[in-house]
Amino acid sequence: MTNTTFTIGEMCTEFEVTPRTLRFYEYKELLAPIREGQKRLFTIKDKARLKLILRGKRFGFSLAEIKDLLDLYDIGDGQVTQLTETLRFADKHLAEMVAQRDELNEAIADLEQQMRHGEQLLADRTRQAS
Amino acid sequence: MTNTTFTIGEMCTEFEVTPRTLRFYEYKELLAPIREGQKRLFTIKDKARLKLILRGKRFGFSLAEIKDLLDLYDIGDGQVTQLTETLRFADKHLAEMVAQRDELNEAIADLEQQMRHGEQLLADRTRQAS
DNA sequence: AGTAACCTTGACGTGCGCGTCAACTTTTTA
DNA sequence: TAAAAAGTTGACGCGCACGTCAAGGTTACT
Repeated sequence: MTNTTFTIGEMCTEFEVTPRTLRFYEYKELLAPIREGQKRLFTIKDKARLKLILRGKRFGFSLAEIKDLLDLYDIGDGQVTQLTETLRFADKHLAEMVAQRDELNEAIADLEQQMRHGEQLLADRTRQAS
Repeated sequence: MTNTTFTIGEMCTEFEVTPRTLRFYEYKELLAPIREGQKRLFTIKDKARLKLILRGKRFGFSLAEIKDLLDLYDIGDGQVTQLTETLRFADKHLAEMVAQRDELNEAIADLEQQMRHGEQLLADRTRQAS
């Protein structure tokens, strides 16, 4: 039978985080692993959530923001009103991400241009030094 | 004659930061405003640098990383070896930014899909409630 | 000349995101 | 069965990026 739960150590090696980090995320209510006695058992859902957490971090979001966002991927059991509210929030967040991507594209273009300028300078100097 | 230098207050209102922040950036050597007696005078170059700093922050870079990056936009006075090294660093950083953009695009696609799912659920429930 | 507005340098405080012990229980391996 | 490995809960520590006073100096009006 295929492994359906994972220990904290397995999670740590897979995602390259420390146990402290996972316990901290649980304390902050971003993760909620099952308890078997004292031990934490992480499911495939926890993996998905952790993946989203780490991704959010790379984008510069705070854990508090990420906590809110995680609900967006857990739709299905709320009331209609709740669901509508969630979708509204998701849409707002989506707009932010699109804006960030656009700004990132600008930054990339800027840096590329700057590099072309640098390369030109380098070419000039190399020619002059010959 | 058009204003060529700016006070700390002018900078703060324009970029929506506090004086403390600007002094902190100077202490960390990300900015280097001119001194007229005790007072700081910021030039148009400082504005450009600050713009880059704030942009870097939005992308989740640390001030230390940003400090290194700022040099990329100040090319022109180094040795050939220095310039080559700078370009190498710029290229590495450019790759990171491209990677981040690609991942951001993935995240956007994921969230959009999730939202479509949510909207489908909402439609079903609304239909059922009628 | 007075007083408000704006500037300065310390220096301590704060929230976030964990790191790093200590002390202990449980599980696995030799 | 003894020892090593892996897990647990505190609790204090730390680096980052500033916030927030305090105490005082300059400049700008009135």
